[in-house]
Amino acid sequence: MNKVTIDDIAKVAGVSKSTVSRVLQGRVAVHPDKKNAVLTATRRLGFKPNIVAQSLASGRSMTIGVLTQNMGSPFYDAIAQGVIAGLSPSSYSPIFADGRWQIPMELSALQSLVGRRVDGLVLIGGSISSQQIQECCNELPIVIVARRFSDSNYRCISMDNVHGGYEATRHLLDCGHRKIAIIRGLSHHADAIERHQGYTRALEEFGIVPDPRLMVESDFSPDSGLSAVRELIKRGEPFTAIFAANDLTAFGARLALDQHGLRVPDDVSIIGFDDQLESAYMTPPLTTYHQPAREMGHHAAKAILKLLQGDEFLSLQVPGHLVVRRSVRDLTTIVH
Amino acid sequence: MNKVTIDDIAKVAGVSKSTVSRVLQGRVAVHPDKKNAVLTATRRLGFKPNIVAQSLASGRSMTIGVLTQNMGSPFYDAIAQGVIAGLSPSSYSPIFADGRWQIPMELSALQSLVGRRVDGLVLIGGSISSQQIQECCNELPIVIVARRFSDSNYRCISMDNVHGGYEATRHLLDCGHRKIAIIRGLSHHADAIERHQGYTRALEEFGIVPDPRLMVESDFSPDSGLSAVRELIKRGEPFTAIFAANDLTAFGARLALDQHGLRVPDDVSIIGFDDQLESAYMTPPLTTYHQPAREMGHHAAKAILKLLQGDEFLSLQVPGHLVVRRSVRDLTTIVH
DNA sequence: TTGTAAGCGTTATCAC
DNA sequence: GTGATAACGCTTACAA
Repeated sequence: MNKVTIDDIAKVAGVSKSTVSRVLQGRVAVHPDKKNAVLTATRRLGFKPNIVAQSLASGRSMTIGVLTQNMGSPFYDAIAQGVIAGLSPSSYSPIFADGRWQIPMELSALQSLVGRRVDGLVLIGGSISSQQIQECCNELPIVIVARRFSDSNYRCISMDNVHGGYEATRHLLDCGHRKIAIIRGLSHHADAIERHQGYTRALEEFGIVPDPRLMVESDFSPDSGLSAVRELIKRGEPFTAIFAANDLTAFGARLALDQHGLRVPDDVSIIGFDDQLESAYMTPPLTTYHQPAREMGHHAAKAILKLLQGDEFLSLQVPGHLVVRRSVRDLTTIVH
Repeated sequence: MNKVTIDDIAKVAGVSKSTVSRVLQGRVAVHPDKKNAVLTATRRLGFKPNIVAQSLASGRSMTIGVLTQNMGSPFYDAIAQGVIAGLSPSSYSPIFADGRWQIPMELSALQSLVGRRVDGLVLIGGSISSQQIQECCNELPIVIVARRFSDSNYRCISMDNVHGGYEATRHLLDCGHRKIAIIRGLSHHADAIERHQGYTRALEEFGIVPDPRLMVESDFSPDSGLSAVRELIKRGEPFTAIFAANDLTAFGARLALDQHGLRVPDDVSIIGFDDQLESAYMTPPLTTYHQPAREMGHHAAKAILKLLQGDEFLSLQVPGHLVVRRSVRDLTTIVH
C-alpha cells in the first residue's frame, strides 16, 4: 500500500503540510520554488493522496451514488453507462447500489449510499416515493432518471412515454393498420401505463375503440413477449400489428410469430420501444421508438455536476423518435 | 444531512464513545443495560454511521473497486452485473471506474480506485500488464475476470476460449460443414486470438487447412460483422458456415446475409459466441457458445470476499458450453 | 505567502 | 467491561 503521506513530502520538501496541501489543490498561490519542491517530492516518493482522509476533512467524498434497478435491462444499463461516461471527465467517481425494483432494497441501498457520504445522487428508475427519498437524503443534490415526480421538486431526466406510445401506435395507424394489439409492460409500471395511454389516444383519434382482447401484459422480457403472442393467438381475435412494451418483448413476440408460421411483416407487423443496439439487426430489422438512454444518463451526470458547483438545473424531457426499419408493413401501398 | 455522531449518542446514553463504537460493531461484549441505552439512543437520534470516518480510522473502506472496460458490451456488462449481485449480500459496495480498453485510461482509473483506498479490486478485462497492476496496488487483494495472466500469480476467473472456439468449430464440422469462414475479433484481443486457435485446431483435426480467404477481422460489433460478411462475399470464396467472433458480430453477419438473399441456415449457417439474452430470439434462434458471464462476475465477487476474510482462493476456469439452436444446418441429414 | 493547530467522526490502544 | 486518549491523513481557519 501507499504509506506516503503529506507529512512525508512536507519533510522532504522542507515546507509545512498545509503548503503541501495547497500545492496539491492548486487553488491558492504558492511560491514557485516551494511549489516545485513539493511537486518533486510528490513524484519522487510516489505520493498518492488518501481520498478517504480528504473526504473526512473536507466533508466532500468526491463520490456520486447511483441507485440502479435490476441491472441487466438493456435500457437501464445504457443509462448507467451514460452516467459513468458523463462523470468520467470529472474527479467524481460513481458508486453503485442496486434496488432491484423492490422498495425495501431500494431504501437500504439508498441508505448505504448516503452513509458513504456521497456528494450527490442519481436515481435510475425505482419505485420509492419522493417522501422516502427526502427522508433519506435531505439537502443532497439529487437527479432522477427515467422517472418523473409530479409531487416534488426533484430534477428529473425523462422521456415523454405517452407521446412515444402515441407515435408508435400512430405509425402503425398511418401504415393502414386498424387491428393493433398491444403487449404492455407490468401493470403498475409507470412507463407501461404511459405508453398504453399514448396507444389509446392514437386509436381514439382514428375513431377506434381499444379492444381488451388485443391487450395483454408482459414483464418487459423476451419470454413474456413470446407468451403474450401465444395468448393473443389463442384468443382468436385477429390483428395485423403488435405494439410491444419494449424491444426485448418485441424479440420474443417475433419468435412466437415465427413459430406459428406468421411472417413479419407480411402477416403481422411489429413495433418495439427503446431501440436497443440489437434491434437494427433483427430479421427484419425492428421498427421501434428510440429512447436516448445513454444520453439520459449522460445528462444526469452533467446535471449533478452542475448542482454540485452551485448552478441550477431544471427537469429535462429528452426527445425520443421513431426509427422506421422493416418490421412494419405499409398496408396503404398494397398492389392488388 | 445527518449530523448525529457517536459523541451525541454517547452523551444521550450516558456512556463513552468507545462503548458506543463497541456496541455498534458488536464484536466485543458490553453490559446489556448500556448496550440497550446505546441502541435506543441510536434509533431515537436517527444515527447513521459515517462510513468515511470509519474507513479512515479502521483503514478499511468497505469498498471494492471494479475496473471495467467500455461498458456497453453485453458480455462485459453481464460480468459487472454479476459482481454487483455477488457483492450485494455483503457490506461491501462496488465502486466503478472505466478504462475503455486504453492503457493510459486504465492506469488512471486504477489509481483513482486505489486512491479511494478500496479494500479489493476486480479487474474486468483490460490490457495493462500485470507489472503495471502490481505497481499500482501492492498487496491489495485482486481478482481478474475474463482475462488470464500466465506470468503472474493473480487470481483469474476465466473461460477457456481456445476450447470454446474449438467446440464451436467442431459443431460446424460435425454438421458436415467444410468451408467454414471465421469472423475473428480484434487482432490483438486475447479472446479473439484464442478462439481462432480453437478454430484452427478443429479444422486441422479434420485435415482441413485454414483458408486465409475465409478469415476476416471484426471489432466485436454488429456493424463489423455486417462488413465482414460483405467482404467475404466479395472475395468470392464459397463457404457454407460462419463462426462469428461473438453474438453481436453474428447479428450483423446475419443481416448482411439476409441483404444478399442468403438464407440462414438453409444457405449459410452461423454460430456465435457468448450466448447473450437476445440470441435466443433471433430468427432463426442463434446457435452459439455460452459464456457464463454473469456467473464469472459473481465468482469474482465471492473470491474477493474470500480473500478479504483471509481465505485463499485460486484461479478458476469456468466451463462454457455449446447452445444448439437453429442457425446451423445439419448437412449430414440431407434428404435428396 | 506560509506555518500552526484545530478539527473531521471513527477505531484502536491502553490502563483501570 | 469501560473510558480516556491517541491515531487515521487531510483540510482549513487563524495568525504571523
